[in-house]
Amino acid sequence: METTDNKRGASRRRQVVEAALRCFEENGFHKTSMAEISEAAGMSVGHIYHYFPGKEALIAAIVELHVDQAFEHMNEAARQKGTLYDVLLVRVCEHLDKAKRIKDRAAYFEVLAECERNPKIRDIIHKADVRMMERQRELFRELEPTAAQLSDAEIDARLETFNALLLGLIRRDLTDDGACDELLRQTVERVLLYLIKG
Amino acid sequence: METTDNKRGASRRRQVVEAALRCFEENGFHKTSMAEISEAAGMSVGHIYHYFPGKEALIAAIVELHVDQAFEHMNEAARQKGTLYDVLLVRVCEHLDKAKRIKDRAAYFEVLAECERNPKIRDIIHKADVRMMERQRELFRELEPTAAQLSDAEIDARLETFNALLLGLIRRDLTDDGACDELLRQTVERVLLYLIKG
Amino acid sequence: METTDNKRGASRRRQVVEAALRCFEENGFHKTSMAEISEAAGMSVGHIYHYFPGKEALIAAIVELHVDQAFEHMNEAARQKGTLYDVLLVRVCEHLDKAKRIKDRAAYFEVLAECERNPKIRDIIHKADVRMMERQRELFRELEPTAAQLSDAEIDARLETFNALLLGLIRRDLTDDGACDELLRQTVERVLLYLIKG
Amino acid sequence: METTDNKRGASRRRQVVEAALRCFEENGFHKTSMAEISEAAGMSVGHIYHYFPGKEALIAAIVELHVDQAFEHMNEAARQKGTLYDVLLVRVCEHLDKAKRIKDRAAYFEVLAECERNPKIRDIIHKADVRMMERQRELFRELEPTAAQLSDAEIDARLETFNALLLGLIRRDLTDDGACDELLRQTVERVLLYLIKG
DNA sequence: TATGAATGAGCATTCATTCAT
DNA sequence: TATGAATGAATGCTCATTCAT
Repeated sequence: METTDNKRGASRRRQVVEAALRCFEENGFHKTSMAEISEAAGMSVGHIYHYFPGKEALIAAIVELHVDQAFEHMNEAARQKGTLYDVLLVRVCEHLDKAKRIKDRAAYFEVLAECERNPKIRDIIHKADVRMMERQRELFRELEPTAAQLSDAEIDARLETFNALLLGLIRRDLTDDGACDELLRQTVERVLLYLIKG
Repeated sequence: METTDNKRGASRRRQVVEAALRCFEENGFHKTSMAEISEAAGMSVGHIYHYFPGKEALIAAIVELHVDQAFEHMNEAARQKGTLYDVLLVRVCEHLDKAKRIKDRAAYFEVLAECERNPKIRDIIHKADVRMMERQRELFRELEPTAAQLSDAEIDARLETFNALLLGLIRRDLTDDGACDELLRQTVERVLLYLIKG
Repeated sequence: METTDNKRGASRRRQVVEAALRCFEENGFHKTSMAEISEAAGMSVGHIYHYFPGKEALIAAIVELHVDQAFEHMNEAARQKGTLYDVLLVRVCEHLDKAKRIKDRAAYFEVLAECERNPKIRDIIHKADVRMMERQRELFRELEPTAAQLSDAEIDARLETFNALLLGLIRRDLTDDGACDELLRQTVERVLLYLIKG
Repeated sequence: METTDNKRGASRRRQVVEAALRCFEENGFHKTSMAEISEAAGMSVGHIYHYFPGKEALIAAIVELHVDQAFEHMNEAARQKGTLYDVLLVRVCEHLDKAKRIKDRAAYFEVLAECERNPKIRDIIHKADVRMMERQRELFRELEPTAAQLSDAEIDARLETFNALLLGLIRRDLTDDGACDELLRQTVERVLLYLIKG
């Protein structure tokens, strides 16, 4: 009974989160009403409040979805057991791809904007940042032979620089020019190599 | 007298823009009402509409203020007639400073989020991007001796990488740890040098 | 229970329409605010929007109420199985009565004014006109023996003339003079007879 | 001096009234703002208030324009020294023409709607009605030989019927069908003759 | 668990009118 | 005579949230 209920509950929750995700991507947090989400989820407005205390909680759930995915993707890349460069390159590619989809860009910056105003979102993002940085540091030490000579602080500085670059790539002014794109990718890869090898 | 009137009008407009800026920084675009702006500007709600066709125009005015400032700051740095490194370093410092002020961070990402949903804002940002990139390319060729061997595309790729890094620095997870800050700054500076000199 | 809900919904809708009708009659479309209607309906402003997409829809609903009533009244008269003259005379009496009540006159002309500017209202009125004319033509052929010798176009011209006269009677300058009223009524009746019999 | 000023003033007043007329015809009373009128008149908003105490006064001025024109047109027709039928037929033609121009129809019904709510407008219309009826009665007695046997009340009843028919013709459902139009015109003319000759 | 009716504060915007110049 | 800056109440409409069923 309880198990069934929990399962059903979890599925219903997911249903709502996914509907919210779709709506938010389409129109942004602020222009999406609970009514729209309820329609997209095929669930009454009131019932959404059974699962989530409010709109903000929906935003939080989606932000967590995002950061969990990012973490998971990196871990997956790490599981392939390549070099550190290989692992981080996956993230570069992901970001360059995201930069091409307007919905992804919009969602990204909306989350960051929200994060600055909304303590709950900030908290989620902050924790995700810490977790991500720790995992990246681990990977640095595990996978990069030259890491032995580096302090944690030194590694962190390099990773922070890398992560900053990643984020910034999202908002690149998009050109359809493939050559230009390719050149940018090469430059970023060289910087990545430079950051890893010093 | 036309001059007087123009002056008065311009001053009133500035009054509104500045009030809006303060409100937006405090609470963000979406949570700032025209009533709040009118109060902050010491002007009736209706009269704001005498100078601006709507809230969106206020956002646009402020975004233009921001991008103009960024451009101007870079030009100022260029006027000091140092190396390209010196000029671009100024921007790094500015961004690392901005990263420390929550209002600046928030404003930054709110603008970027708005830019993805709102064509008018997108247009402003896009034009500013083009202008900025062109000026940076000029400076690269003017100030950097090694530029002679580089194609425009190559220079653009490096500058785009630099600009991406800059933007990403804004959202760095802030630590009060000065040492950490210093290390990051050094790392970024080394990347900057690497991007300039290849 | 669907039936219950539908009933409740329909009843709430009626409640709003009736409140709107009262307000509009009292002050006209343009000087009636949604807040007033909401108060008159004993329902929150927001909830009115649950049932009607906007103020215009309220106007439309009321216009439809009016035209349906007019059609129904004529049909009722027709059911009494008198002559065509009897049936149309009922409409004359109704209009002369309406002409005496300021609210009815005002509502009448407000609808017609709205109809010229507002395509949705125009559409309703136009459809009602067509329906009414067709029904009148039917009745003409059914009830009036001399109709056999007349073309549809001829009948339509007479009915249009009759309907124009009807409408015009609404705005007669009202005198309390019963004699005058009686004389007018007789004159109109003679014209009606002339229109029917040629 | 004074004459000049008066002339100038009258011309300015006319300028405003004409601008208002254009705006009202285009968008109706309620959707025309003083700002629009001021622009159309090439005069500042504030200055309009120098000549007219408010928007309502502009409406009144325009209503007076309309009723004066109608009266003048009828007098003009009377000056041609034809039969009563000829004189009144001119009005029929005018109304059938008006019925074809949406702006005229709209203006007509807007005035009538306003008339029911607004005592000042009502007063203007009422006085115009009285004046018109008296003039028509005069013409009836002057031009129609058979009038001698009729009481004033009888004549009034016929004229009122005629005027009602006229008004009603304005809102006829417009068809582009010329034949239909022609048939209607004939029917109305027959009714007119019937009303004159009894 | 599920519905959707109901609330009412909040919002951007409009506009007739006033008034200092 | 002429301007247009300035007001601020009013309007139609939205929406997160609650609650009776």
